[in-house]
Amino acid sequence: MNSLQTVGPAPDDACCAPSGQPVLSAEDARRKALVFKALSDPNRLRLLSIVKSDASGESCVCDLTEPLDLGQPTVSHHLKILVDAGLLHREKRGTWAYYSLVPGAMEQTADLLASL
Amino acid sequence: MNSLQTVGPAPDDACCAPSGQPVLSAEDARRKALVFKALSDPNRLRLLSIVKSDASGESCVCDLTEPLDLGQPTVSHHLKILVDAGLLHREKRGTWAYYSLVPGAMEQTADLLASL
DNA sequence: CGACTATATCGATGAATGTCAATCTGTGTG
DNA sequence: CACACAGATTGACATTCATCGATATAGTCG
Repeated sequence: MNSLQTVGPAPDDACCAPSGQPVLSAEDARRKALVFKALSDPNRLRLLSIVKSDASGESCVCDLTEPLDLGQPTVSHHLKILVDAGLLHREKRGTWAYYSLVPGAMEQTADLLASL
Repeated sequence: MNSLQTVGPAPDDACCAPSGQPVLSAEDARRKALVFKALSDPNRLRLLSIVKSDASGESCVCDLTEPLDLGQPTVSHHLKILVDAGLLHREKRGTWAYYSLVPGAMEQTADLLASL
């Protein structure tokens, strides 16, 4: 049920200990690194860019496979990583799966840098 | 002499083509991914955190090895990656090497997300 | 000058990752 | 119901990466 959602909810301690700790704890570091790891692949950055720039705000896998010149399973794999990182939202309608940016996810990720 | 500086200068085309392209070009994606790749390791995030939180604004390798529980060569390796990404500045004084945050690098990295 | 210290570099190794081909699942259509 | 199609999953493979031990380099002190 619950995905990892490393960007979104931030279970219990992320809202109250932004700069109190002398340094980033190993646990916080591990969690934040997961988000940046999702962003550390050129093709995943391009996927986000395509989804973001789409007029309708969402894209199906078939629209994403061609411009990246990657196989369908590879694109599906990258999309899963972005969804698990809390950056993309997946909605299946009929035969197609539509992906859209999670509102605020980019801003929250940017805030991660400031709260190091 | 010239390091990669993926965050800082942005050679020639990064200042003029932020959102003109329909999607992120493969070259831009590759360059931006390098910065996020530098941030995708928990230990490197902790290194940045320690350097940032230090009162003097800079830390030597000997101060960074202990809290991370990593070997000295490993810490040196991570620091090199952060320097190459344009996030840290290295200054050698005597026997010691002092690392400090590159001013504005974090903000510029955060802007990378907005300009996807 | 020789010993010591701090840091960087090199080589090796095990783990993680990106990619693809093949297959499976579910949805619509004849 | 059989077929076609979109997308996800699996397994394999090559590459990259994080880590360590050993070594090299360079600055300091006796």
